[in-house]
Amino acid sequence: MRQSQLFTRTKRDFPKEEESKNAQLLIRGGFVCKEMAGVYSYLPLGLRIIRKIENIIRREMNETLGATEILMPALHPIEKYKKTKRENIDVLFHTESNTGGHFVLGQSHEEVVVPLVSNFVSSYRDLPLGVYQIQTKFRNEFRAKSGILRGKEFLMKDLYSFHTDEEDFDRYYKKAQIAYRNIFNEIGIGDKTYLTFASGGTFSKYSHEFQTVTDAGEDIIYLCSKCGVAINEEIIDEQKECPLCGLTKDKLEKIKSIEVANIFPLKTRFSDAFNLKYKNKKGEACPIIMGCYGIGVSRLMGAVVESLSDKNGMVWPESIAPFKVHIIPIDDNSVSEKIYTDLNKQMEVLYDDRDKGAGEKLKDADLIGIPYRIVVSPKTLENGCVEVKRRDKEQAELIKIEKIKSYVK
RNA sequence: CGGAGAGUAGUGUAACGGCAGCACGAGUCCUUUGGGAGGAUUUAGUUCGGGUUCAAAUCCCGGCUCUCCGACCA
Repeated sequence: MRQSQLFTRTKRDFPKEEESKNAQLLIRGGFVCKEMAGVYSYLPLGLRIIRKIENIIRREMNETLGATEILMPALHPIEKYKKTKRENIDVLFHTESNTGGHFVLGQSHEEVVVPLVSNFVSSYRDLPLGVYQIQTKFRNEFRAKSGILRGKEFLMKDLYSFHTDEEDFDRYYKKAQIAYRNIFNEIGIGDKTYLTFASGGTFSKYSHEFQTVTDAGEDIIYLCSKCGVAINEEIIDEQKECPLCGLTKDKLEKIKSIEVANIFPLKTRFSDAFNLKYKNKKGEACPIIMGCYGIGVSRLMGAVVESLSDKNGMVWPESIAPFKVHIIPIDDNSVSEKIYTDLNKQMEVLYDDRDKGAGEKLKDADLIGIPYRIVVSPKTLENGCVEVKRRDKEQAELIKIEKIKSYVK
C-alpha cells in the first residue's frame, strides 16, 4: 500500500496527560484514535493488527479446539439476566427501546449462548460442542484506564464449551490452555505470558488466567520461575505455594502483569438457569457442563505494545505486523517504485511515497514499527543495493536488489 | 463509587477582573532530501450552565469531561 493513501498520519506530539505507553504510541503512530476514555477508533494500521490477532485466534479455536465461529447480538433482553440473577451487576450498560423494552449491552454472552445452544443440542451425540465469537463487548467500567488495556468497549473472543461430563470438560479445558499458549507464542509475547491460577469468581472455585508480565499491568502475580506458572495475588492467601512444584510463596517472584485471557469452568451454573440438558444413551435428561474462555483481543494488542516497543516506537512481531516491509525512498522515485510493485505481489508492503524529508520518513518508520525497513537512496543504488534493516536489530545491511525477496522471505 | 489533580486552537503554553497572544502542528506554494530541514502564506481556541460585575478565560456555585491513586472487575 502507498503510504500517501493511508488514512491517518503519525503525530509528532500527544497530550501531556496521556501517560500510558500503549496510548501514546498507538495514538502517535496513527493506529488508533481516542473517542473518549476507554473507547477508541481503530484506524487502518491498528485494524490490520487486530485482524491478524483475530485470525491467529481463529485458527487455534478452529483447529486445536474444533470450535465453530458464530456471531451473537450485542443487544440483550434484560429478562435473560433475571434468570441468571445477573441483572444488577454493575458493569452492565442498560438501555431501552422506544416501546419501553429494557435491554443491556453484552459484557459476556452466557445469557445468549445457552438459550441459543438449547435450540440445537438435545442428545449426547451433539456434544461436546464449542462455539465462539469475536465481538465488541461493553462494560460500564467506573474507571477506564491505561489506553486500550481497560476500555468501556473492547474486542473480545469468547468461547463457550458444552460437555456431557466433567472428564470431557477437563480434557477440553486442558486443550484450551494449549491453544492459548500457541496463540501467545505466535503473537510474540509467549515468553512473558504465564498460566496463572486465579479466583473462580462467583461461578466456580477456580479459574485460570494468562498474565503477561508488564509494568503497565493492573494485576500482581506470584511467579514460579521453575514451573513457568503463576498465582494471582487475589488467591495467594489460600494458595500459598506453586501448585505444580510446591515452591512456597516467599520463593515466588512478585510481579505486575496484565490479564490477557481468562478461562473458567462454569459447571452447570448457566445450563441450569436455562434448563439446558442432554439425553444420555438411556434417554435420561442430564445436566450439561460448561466452560468459557475469553481473550481480550484489543487488550492483547495493547499488551504487545507495552511489551515490544522501544524508545523510538513500536516493534511489531512479524505475525501481527500491519505490513511486513516498509519501503523508504530517499531522493528516488523510480527504482523504489519498481521494487514496491514487485514485492507487493508477494507480501504486504507499505511504500512511503510521501513527499517528506528523509528524517521524517525514517522517524515514522521507527514509530510504526514494521519488521523490515528497506531504504532506497542514491547512496545504496550506487552498488545496485538497497539497505535492509530489521526493526528489532541495530545493524542494517546492504542487499542487492535482486536478492531482496530471498532476504525478507 | 471514594480520593487527588486538570480543563484556553490539533498539541504545549501566556493574558492584574479590562483588545485572547505565542510556539509547535496542520493546509497551500517554493526550496530541500540519510534522522522530524528552510522560507512565504493560511488556519484554528477560552468545557458547559448559572451567578457576581459596567466588564469574566480570570471570582463564586453546579454539571460534564480527562488524567492519576484506590475500590470494583464473567
